[in-house]
Amino acid sequence: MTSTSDLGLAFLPETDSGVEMVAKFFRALADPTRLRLLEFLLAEEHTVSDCVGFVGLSQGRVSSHLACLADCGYVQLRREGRYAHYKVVDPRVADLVMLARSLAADNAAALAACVRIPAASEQREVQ
Amino acid sequence: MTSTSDLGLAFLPETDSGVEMVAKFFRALADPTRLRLLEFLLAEEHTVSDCVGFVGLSQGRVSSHLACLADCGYVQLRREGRYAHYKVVDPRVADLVMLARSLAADNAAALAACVRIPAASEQREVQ
DNA sequence: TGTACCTATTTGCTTTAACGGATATGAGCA
DNA sequence: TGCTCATATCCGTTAAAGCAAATAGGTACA
Repeated sequence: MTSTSDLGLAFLPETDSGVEMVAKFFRALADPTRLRLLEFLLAEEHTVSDCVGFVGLSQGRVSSHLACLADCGYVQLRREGRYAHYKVVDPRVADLVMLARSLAADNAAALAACVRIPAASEQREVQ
Repeated sequence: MTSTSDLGLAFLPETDSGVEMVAKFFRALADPTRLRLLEFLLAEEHTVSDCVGFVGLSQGRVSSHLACLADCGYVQLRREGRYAHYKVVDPRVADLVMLARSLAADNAAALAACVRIPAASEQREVQ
């Protein structure tokens, strides 16, 4: 709801056709860990434990990331006993990732040089 | 470079086909302001001042956002005297945004309910 | 019923990055 | 040359969201 009409800001629709929502949608892929997980699940179905082994982060964090991807509609959850299996079902997801990869690849140089959004690159300092 | 081979973390490629880069690429679209700007520039070319008027944020912030979009390859800059004109040139950008919009729309409900990534929604508190 | 296992959630901490405001750079015009 | 306007960059503050560790919730199997 985020009431903007209270102020003189009515000319800022705040939700011009759902920009906030789409940004949130993109944000799910803006994290290297979630993107790695998503690509892992593009190929085939995996359990949470599989994913933990794959990305090497804490189980709780991975579970949370997977839930986020599921909430956003990127992956689907299938429960089987005490296991939770995740995988990508919508083929458009692969298209989206592929398209982004293609665009990013064509701008690799400038992208790598962009300092305005350090964005989870230099943070992995081993010190 | 982010040397990971120093540790026993060699099994985490850190750059398995550029995940970090693609995540950074997506991060540019993960912000409502930049996404709004990008869609503004999809239609036609605009100066920084135009963009400031459009999004209603400080001039410095908008300039920074535009530079970021340019660095990431989403928009292209054309200088004309003291003016800076930005616009989208690569048609794949529109495809990417369209595809994301389509996917997000089909999951609007779950997406809106996703609390794991508050993601720039409720932040616009008016004081 | 109790125990081991898998997954989800909570808590506290730390880093990232968006913001406004101030300031610097540089083009055009008087 | 000096002034104005358009854009870019710097800085301090604040909120968002990453992480590990601890814990809670359920399922299966003895």
